Amino acid sequence: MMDLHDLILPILDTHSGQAKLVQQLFQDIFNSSSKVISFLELGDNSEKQANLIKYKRKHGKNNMESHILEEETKEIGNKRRKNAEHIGSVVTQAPYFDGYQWRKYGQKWISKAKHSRSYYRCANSKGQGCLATKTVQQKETDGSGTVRLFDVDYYGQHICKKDGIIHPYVVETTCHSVPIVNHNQSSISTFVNNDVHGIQDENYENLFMVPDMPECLKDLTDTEMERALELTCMNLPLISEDIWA
DNA sequence: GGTATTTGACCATC
DNA sequence: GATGGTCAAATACC
Repeated sequence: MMDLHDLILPILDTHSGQAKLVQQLFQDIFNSSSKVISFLELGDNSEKQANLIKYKRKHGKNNMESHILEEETKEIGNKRRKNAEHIGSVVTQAPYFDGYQWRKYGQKWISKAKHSRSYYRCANSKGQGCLATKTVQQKETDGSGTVRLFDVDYYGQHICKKDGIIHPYVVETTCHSVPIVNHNQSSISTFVNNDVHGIQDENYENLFMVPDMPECLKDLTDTEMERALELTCMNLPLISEDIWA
């Protein structure tokens, strides 16, 4: 914005009303941006601060430190999960293909949810002691039923050795501390060679089928599909790259 | 027979 | 007591 400001202002007549208007608009933009940035950096602590002020008035300054400690302890105590921190959430069409191998260790029907929630831990949990887990739950659709979306929550950092994480069909993400790699930047051969075990739940059939996949590809066997993808990697014009979008 | 998944039980938290 | 996360025996698959 500063660069744009420096480019535009010299062009205008400094004594004209237009220049003053542009100057004012830039000032407004700068002010708004500063507010947004500081809000994002500090978070909205207004409620917490208001509670602390109330407590200070009621109990005096000397008891403030113990009160703050108590409040922080409460927040930590709210964590229901025993082991790991929440790493991030992803909404995706392919919840099982994220570049890691997972082993299912539980499934539950969650109250008020149409679909069950599945619990996975990293397949390297035994071999390498990796404590990463994730939960997968199908989102409730709008009724059209054309695209199935899944909420995937990740807990705990991977400490096992593995190539970069890939999220090929991510629709939206929140609070990610792990980088999301644009699937266009990852090779399709990586896509094929990731040995993600199959899912037995009937709800997950056709999980890796792209909604608008060309008819000519839908009847291919796994081996034929893999061959087709290999040919694509060799730059043969069999499959257009954009079908994976 | 080895490995992965399913599922009821158990436990922690609310 | 309800809910959600994990465990572990039973089962299925290769």
